[in-house]
Amino acid sequence: MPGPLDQLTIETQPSPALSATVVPAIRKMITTGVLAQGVHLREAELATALGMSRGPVREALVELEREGLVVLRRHRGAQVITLTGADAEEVYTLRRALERLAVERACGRLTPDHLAALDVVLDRMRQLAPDYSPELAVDLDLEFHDVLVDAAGHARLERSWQQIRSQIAMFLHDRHQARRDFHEIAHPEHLAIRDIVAAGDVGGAIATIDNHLVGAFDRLRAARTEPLPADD
Amino acid sequence: MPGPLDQLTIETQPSPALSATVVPAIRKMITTGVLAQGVHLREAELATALGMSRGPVREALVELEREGLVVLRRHRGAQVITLTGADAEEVYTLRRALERLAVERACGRLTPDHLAALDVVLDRMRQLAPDYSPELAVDLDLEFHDVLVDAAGHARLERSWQQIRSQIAMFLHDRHQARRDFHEIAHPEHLAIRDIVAAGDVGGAIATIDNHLVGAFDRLRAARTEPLPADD
DNA sequence: ATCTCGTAGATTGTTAACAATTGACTTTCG
DNA sequence: CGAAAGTCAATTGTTAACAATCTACGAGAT
Repeated sequence: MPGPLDQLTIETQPSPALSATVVPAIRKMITTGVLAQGVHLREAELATALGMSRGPVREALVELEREGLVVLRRHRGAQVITLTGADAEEVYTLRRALERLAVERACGRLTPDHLAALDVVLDRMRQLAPDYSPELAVDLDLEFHDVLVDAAGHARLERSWQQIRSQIAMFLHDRHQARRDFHEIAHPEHLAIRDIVAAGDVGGAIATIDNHLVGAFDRLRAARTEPLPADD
Repeated sequence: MPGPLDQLTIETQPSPALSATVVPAIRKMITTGVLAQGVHLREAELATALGMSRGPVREALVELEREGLVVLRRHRGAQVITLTGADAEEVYTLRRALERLAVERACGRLTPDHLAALDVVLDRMRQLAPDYSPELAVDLDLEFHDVLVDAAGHARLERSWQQIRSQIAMFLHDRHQARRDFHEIAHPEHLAIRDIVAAGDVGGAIATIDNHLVGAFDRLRAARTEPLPADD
């Protein structure tokens, strides 16, 4: 039963997060381009910079490899991934397969909380200033799809989604830096997805998300400049 | 250019595999039931048993968690996963989404080598003795689908497949131990998949793999006995 | 001058010891 | 006798040193 001490999470941090605290930090640096593609990451260097030992850094790099942000080669260390057009094609075909499943399930399981979360994101999209930062646009875009995946109630789908999510962030970052047409395209399309999922129309929802993702990939390809092969 | 020394891989082992050599070992013990569901795995115990330190064992457990074979809880160590009917539903809905994409792409990319590999597996299925071991049946079944995934030429799809492959093995193990109807059902269905993929009929291939997986899930559910909650 | 081979430096893979946290047992009080 | 708090052993998280491996640079031969 609820008591007066329920809000005392100040002192007892739920779990003094293991050194996977560094994963979000490095991830952000990669997805926002602070760490350029192809850059070589040295364990010792990162460890001293983050004020910890090589052990946790090592585990963090394994996690980042799982997300496809770095490649690990034996005795050669970690390197920030260099994404090509072929990679974009892979990510978006897999993304289509996963999100089709997501909305299919979300149609029958969407709770009021999920719907409210979608509306909050949509509202923040609507209020976005014309000269929005790419980072914010990427965050909002992904947050919307996060809610859809969460609404599917499918732990393994969620994990597969996490596996390409960061790479999608990298592509979107490039795309929104090249063209600021979030209001004209992304917002109305996301709104349409919300409406048809909320209506529970499974077939329509799948078709809508499919169309959204195909279009997203096309715009991506149009905005994309192939990165030069990194020398380090 | 090709030379006479190309086959000298005897001495120069491509890469003295890191201690992820233990991952297959532990994986096999879990999928075949040697390590029962719910069993608690202690790092130090495994390390001494395998003749190495805790470091590599720790990394191996992270990898096994990625495959969904164990659950890792902070300060509580690793535990062999306990698969329920809900888990089977998750695995098979995700599997459908992934394999639909796999055959869709495989239809246009199937090389003679892939086709030959499929035929080898199918032939071994055909020659399977009536009292085959569940382990062998599971291996053949998965190997067939491995080829399909490989033929798709999609690295990220491959990774997502690896993520549920071992769990599928656990389900199949139970199923083939309960009923030995590989010849009546699995072999002809796999043969049908091979034929329609080889014919390049995308729509038909998707429908066939879909039907195969829905049926597989139904048979799984019929054969499955819910495991009792493990006390350790 | 170019190619090959050997050496050196740097970097990762592995090990073993130390610190922090958890869960269970014992003890104590109502 | 039951419940709550304190203590302790077991286990994981982290650190730092050691060993194995790879890349790069430079000397020597062709």
